[in-house]
Amino acid sequence: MEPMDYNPVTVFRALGDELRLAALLLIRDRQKLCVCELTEAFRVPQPKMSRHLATLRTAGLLETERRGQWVYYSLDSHLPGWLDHVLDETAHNNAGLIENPRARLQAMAGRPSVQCL
Amino acid sequence: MEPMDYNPVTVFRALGDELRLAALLLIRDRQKLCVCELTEAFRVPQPKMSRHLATLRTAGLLETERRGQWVYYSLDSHLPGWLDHVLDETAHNNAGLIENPRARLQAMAGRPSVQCL
DNA sequence: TTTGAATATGCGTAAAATCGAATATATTGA
DNA sequence: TCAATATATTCGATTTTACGCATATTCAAA
Repeated sequence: MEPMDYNPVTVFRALGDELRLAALLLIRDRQKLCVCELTEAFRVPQPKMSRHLATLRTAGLLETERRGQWVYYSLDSHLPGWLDHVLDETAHNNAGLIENPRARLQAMAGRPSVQCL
Repeated sequence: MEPMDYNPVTVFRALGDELRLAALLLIRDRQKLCVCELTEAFRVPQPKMSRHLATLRTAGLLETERRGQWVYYSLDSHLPGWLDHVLDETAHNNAGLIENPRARLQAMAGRPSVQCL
């Protein structure tokens, strides 16, 4: 949307937090997730999740799409290639970060994604 | 030296600072640099440079080698492949970060590297 | 138009990172 | 052994981040 500069410092600072990094990787793995799914997957208070997602979005890593009452987060579609590669490498070599949250997501009942997408 | 875990969060947090990221990329570009060269290249107080280098070393990104009164910093020789790729991508797409420091380094008189290496 | 669910934000506080200045440590050479 | 240079560390103050909690906002369904 707005002109994004992908300042590497801003990007790395955004990745330098366990919840933010894991959330980003889980979203990358699942393509699209709404806040309530992430809140449950990571067992954190909703405001906390929202705030960290905002940080990732502001850094240019995530974009959002509103569907009814839900807001879906996905990887920004204009990510420069080098950042895409960085996330690839990071994801492939740190799969453990999202193992548990991923399992909780699978086990989650009444997921909006299942119905809407 | 010590068993290093290369926790991606620790690594990204270390990269999430302009001086640290630029210093790391300059060291990567020049192979080996001592603290006084970096201090001059970035025009920062020596204690500040030392502290930031310590952060990078603690994160497992840099290793040190003492030569006489100088301490040389270089990329850690045991960097896992994925991190190597991450630094590659970052370096190639953010060359601007080290342009000026690199020029100042070239212009620096009496560099210990020139004599010792 | 009221209710409830999903999401975002404001605010005060706590924790963490950073800094400058001073000082400690290590090494060299006189 | 003493002086000088290079590097690391301590300390207190300041700034930045992150948090919990309350609340605002948005949308859907009744």
